[in-house]
Amino acid sequence: MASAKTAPTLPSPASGRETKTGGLRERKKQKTRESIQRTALRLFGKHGYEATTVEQIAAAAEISPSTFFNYFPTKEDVVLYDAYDPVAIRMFLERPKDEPVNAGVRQVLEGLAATFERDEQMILARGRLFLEVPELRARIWDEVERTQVLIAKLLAERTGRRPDDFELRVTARVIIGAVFEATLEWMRSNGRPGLVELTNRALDVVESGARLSARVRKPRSR
Amino acid sequence: MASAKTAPTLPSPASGRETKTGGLRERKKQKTRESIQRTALRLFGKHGYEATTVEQIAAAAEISPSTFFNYFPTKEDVVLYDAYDPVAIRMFLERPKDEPVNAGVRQVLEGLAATFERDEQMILARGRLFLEVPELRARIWDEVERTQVLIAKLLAERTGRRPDDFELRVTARVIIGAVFEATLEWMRSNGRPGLVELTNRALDVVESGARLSARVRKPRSR
DNA sequence: TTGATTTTTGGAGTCACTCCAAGTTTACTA
DNA sequence: TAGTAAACTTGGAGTGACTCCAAAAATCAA
Repeated sequence: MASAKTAPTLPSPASGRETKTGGLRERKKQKTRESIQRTALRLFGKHGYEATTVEQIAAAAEISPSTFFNYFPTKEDVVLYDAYDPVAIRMFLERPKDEPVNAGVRQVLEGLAATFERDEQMILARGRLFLEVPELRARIWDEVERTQVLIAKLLAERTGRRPDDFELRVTARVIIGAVFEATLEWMRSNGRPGLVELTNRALDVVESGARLSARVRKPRSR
Repeated sequence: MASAKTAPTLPSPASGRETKTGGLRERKKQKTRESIQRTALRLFGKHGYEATTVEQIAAAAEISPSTFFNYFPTKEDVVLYDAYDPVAIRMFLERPKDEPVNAGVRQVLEGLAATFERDEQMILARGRLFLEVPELRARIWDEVERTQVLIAKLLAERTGRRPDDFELRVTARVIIGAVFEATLEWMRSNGRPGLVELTNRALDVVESGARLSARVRKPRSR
């Protein structure tokens, strides 16, 4: 997940001088950004999100408050910023054109989970922050919305419908809904049933027309 | 839709003296609240949400800024507050226990649309505000979440599963997803295809397992 | 009327965030 | 290698939402 108003966040190739991806400036900025985020997350973990002021973060990261806002448009964005975001998007767009979208989603999640692994704990911790802090929770909306647009685009490609077709949008919404609920469950249960398994189960529900059968004792632990 | 932290918003029967629903005090409070909301919405419509300060609203409503915050915990809540909310919830909970949840949703929406009618324009206007102002859009999340819990409760009753059953929650999420997308479309297209029709079409998609068929020319206008 | 209970209000303060001008650093060019 | 333009950092002076609190005003019950 990344910010909504990311204007100053990403390298802007539209500037005067050509912005080299590997340029000293860019690398330094990236390092600064990550340093700020690390510092902030550390403080949030220690004192709580609300209790930590931007001023404190800036001080701990050894920059001025002004600079903080140069890197992140809002305090929320420090948490929102996610390096995995572009990775997931790329994976998703690169799926074979003749593969059903649902299947694609399953594959991407699988690939993503593998990539995660190392950072799993950090990701779960961040996730918990999201669920706990109302201010952050609110931001999820726009994130989900963005993912829906992505899925809608793929669906449009594969069905030949227009991306703003109502039935298509509903389909996209239903799919992210399922994926999202899986992610939620994953975070709530602290990563115990793997993200891949949960996503697959969620998509199974969708594909069965959300016709929930009665009286199935919940498999308590496995 | 109503506020998340509605503490001071609803009559609190847990107070010292018994809170009579028809008491002068209560009626007066209700009137004040509605007056504030009307004033605020008028100003938002005229000058925009961001450009309107709480101070201005208070002045126009002839109360002090302090009092504003007595009635609405945040500026956002003035928009969020919705008198129809409890109505919809009651309708939903009073559906026959042997009716499938999806069918119930269709019925409720039908009933609700009839109730709306008179205020349709006002509701659409408020809806547009929601879609336009990021701050408000963010709040939708918690609203949807609440509705999901409601649906999950009904599903649990009807299937005998536990309300925190994963498959059940996914089902609930998928259903509100569809309903929500219908509402969205309704607002975007300014109420033209009726809310009932859109909801029905959305639920059809869900029940068909979100298996979108290819190449259907979108019925442009009808 | 009196006393208890609410409600309203003003004031002082915190914090996120904006705007801007001045100073500093970096990267390219001559 | 010096010079310069662009990019970056910083401080300062706001603005506006929101909190806390104590005093004043309105309401109600007896």
